[in-house]
Amino acid sequence: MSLKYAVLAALLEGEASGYELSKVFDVSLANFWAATPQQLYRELERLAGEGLIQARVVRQERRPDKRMFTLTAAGRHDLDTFAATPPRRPTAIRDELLIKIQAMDGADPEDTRALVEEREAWARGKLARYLRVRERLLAGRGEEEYLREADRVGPYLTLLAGIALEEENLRWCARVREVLDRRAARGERPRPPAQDGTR
Amino acid sequence: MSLKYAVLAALLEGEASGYELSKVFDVSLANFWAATPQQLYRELERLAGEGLIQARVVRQERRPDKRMFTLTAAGRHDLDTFAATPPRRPTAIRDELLIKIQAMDGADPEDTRALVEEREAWARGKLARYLRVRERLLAGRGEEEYLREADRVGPYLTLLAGIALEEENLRWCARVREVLDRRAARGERPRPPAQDGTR
DNA sequence: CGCACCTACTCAACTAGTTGAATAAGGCGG
DNA sequence: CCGCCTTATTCAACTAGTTGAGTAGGTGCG
Repeated sequence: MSLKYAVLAALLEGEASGYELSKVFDVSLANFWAATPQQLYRELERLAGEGLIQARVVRQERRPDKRMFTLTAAGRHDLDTFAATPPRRPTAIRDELLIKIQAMDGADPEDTRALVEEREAWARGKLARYLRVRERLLAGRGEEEYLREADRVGPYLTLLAGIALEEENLRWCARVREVLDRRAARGERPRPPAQDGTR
Repeated sequence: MSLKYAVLAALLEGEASGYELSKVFDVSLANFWAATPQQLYRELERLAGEGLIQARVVRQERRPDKRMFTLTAAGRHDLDTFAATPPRRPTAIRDELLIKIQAMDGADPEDTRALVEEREAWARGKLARYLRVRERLLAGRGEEEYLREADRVGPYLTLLAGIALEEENLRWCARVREVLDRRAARGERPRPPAQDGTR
């Protein structure tokens, strides 16, 4: 049900093809609503059927044809109504890593550490991408200036949420590594190392 | 697939009924893996079939009977293996509010503000619950002491992630309200208020 | 020159998640 | 004492999300 509005909201940025949307849902939108390409193509079909978006086929020379989609007035109106009403379901997070951390005390700490480092690298990458998107949005203006004057601030505010999330993620990963280190130091020498030269 | 391990991980805390798990999944686990009671009952059935958990019926006097579930050795082993292998799918977040914020520029700012305040109240409630759970876990010990000495630190680390998430959420909500205020102040007087006393 | 990757989709089959209601007994408030 | 809440679960029907393969031409790399 909400994928529908995620798609409509994505089309606020302008005309896009299914393929382009699948890229957008991979970078910025994935931040708060994940969707696979299949889901998007299906949803676009549905929305076009409902008259909330309009399709036009663009013939291309050395590429397959593509269908570009635009919001209709009906679609924009539906989206505006959606934007003004309270969410009917709470935020859902599905994070496998946290299940693994919850159960980590039965696993090899070295394995756990590797998982955390992987997540850390991933978060760093995402954060870097978000920061680049932000620079592009600001286009040299200061944040306060932008927030006062820009036509649309929604996308910037969701971007801030994404940035904060990934920064928090990195801090948390660092903390977990610290704990892992400290416990490794404790556990790896059941007897303290010899101080008297006998070995 | 991962609900399976979320359930097994929840059973690390000890024997529980489906009903009890549905409560747990509402408070702490919901933080990183949401599940409805229906999903849990179905999953418990499946896991019992696979021999990863064991059921025992507890007859009760003034309540319906319940089935209490415990991890089997096979279940614990399966979970340990899971905990040591990298996640196969990335974290997915589904947050309707962020779609609404993304599209907020077409809606009444007063409506948007109400949504943000609702989220803020919810985050405050969740944070308070997390902090109480944390006090119970620490049981008077300091954090460092706990992290060095406790048998299991996984649940504490996921709790920290939840706490950080909700704190971040609150900061973000405050920021959004600020922006809303500033733009309302700008937009609500297309002409500046009279300074000359004529009114 | 062959292989992998990119654009741009579609189809089919499957698995996971959601919703609503039903059952059944006791407790609690007005 | 009526109706709603809580405990504790099951059933059935539905919607949403995932996976894998297929099509088809083009680009880039060694």
